[in-house]
Amino acid sequence: MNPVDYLRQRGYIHDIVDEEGLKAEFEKGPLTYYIGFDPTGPSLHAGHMATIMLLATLQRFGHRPIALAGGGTAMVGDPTGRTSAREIIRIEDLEENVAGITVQLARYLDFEGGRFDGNPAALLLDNADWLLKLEYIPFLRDIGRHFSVNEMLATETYRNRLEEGGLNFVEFNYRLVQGYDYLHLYRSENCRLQLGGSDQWSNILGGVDLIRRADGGKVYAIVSPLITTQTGEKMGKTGKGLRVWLNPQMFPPYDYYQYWVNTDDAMVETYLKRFTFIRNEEIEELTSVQGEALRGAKRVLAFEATAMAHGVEEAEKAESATRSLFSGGTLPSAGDTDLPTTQIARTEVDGELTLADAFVRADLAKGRGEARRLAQQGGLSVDDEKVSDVNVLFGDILGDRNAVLLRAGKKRFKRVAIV
RNA sequence: GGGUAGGUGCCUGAGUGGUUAAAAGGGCCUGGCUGUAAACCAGGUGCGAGAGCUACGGGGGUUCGAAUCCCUCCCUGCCCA
Repeated sequence: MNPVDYLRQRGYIHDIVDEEGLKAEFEKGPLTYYIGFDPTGPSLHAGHMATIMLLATLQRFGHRPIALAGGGTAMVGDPTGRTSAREIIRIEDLEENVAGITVQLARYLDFEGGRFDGNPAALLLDNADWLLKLEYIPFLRDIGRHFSVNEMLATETYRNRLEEGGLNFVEFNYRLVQGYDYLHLYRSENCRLQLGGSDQWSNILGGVDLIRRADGGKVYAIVSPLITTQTGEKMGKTGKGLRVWLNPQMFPPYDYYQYWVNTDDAMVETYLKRFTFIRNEEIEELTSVQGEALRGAKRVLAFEATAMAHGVEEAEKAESATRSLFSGGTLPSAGDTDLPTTQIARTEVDGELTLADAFVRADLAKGRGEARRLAQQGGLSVDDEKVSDVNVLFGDILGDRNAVLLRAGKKRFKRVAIV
């Protein structure tokens, strides 16, 4: 199957430059393609999964991915979809971020080569390596002259920024710099395809045009539909606005599983297609049901997504913890060590530690005030027993137990173990 | 460089000397209904057990009392150059 057809079936294609031409290129043999990553965070997050899947998918078809960390472009700042300028990020932070992201990408991409039947090895590059060396006047002369200010001002991104807010010159240059990346990769790696989210369409076309104008080269581009939640948010954040990080230290695998299992009904099929490698027929079968039965499909989605990000073992743990916590019948057991756990020292329990403190320590309340409020609203329980007063000593509640299950609201749990 | 309008809580945005921990909406949280979904309904939403403390760009001042008045610095939009 031609990769383009597969991507279409899976709903990855929103816009494409010369579909037939690209199909023909894929037939000829390994094609080098790239996607840029914005390394402004310390870890990749669920919002990045869309692009990661694109990279991973095409590599499984035997093509050669370049994951491009935007260490240089991050210093310029992409104005796309923003109404105000980005904060300037420190160079040291950027370097650290790039290093962390590299490790994560290795889970999805094969940097050695050959894992999928003779595929080429993936490449990770950082555009800071060439962008920082650019000289201003030669850049203006060789690259700048290919960009029309009129055209740029007409694009949605810049128009928006001109209308509401402001645009400084650094950001105005973002398109040139990103276009230059593509040109650089075209020249140095014979990279012929760039992918990204649909919000990047005009930026990516800037690169395609630049390559044609500067070198007379013919290159391609695909952007995939931006996935937004039911409420119009971009993916990759929890309701609270917390990032769904891929780093297990920053966002536990159990919570990662929960993030996916809580997918909106309407999005389950889209997610299965875009975020797993499950076969089409199987997806069809999973999503052919209505109502509550759809939860089965969500569990598959959550399992696959978690297994990909954190390994099968972690996915299994998350799944079994979920089962014991949500599947009514059996009472979740505080003895189940697979549950996310907070440890509290015996000596503290013997001291003045209150129940409110325990909830705070377990990260289930921001402060004692919040714990009290939650209790008043009937949202707190200890081993499935509602608590109304949190100003009592934790030790008294505990009795002779050395582990309890604290619960805040219906969905948030923490096992607390006394050590 | 000149002129002008601004900078308020997670966000939008009221408020121009005390009754303002700061209207309203959104978001978020809890409860209800459910299917750990969506929609809907109710309550909550700075910290603190409390006295109280901290908050309206930064700093300084006037006043019994300031987000509100004055000075100064920083930042942003718009117009002119």
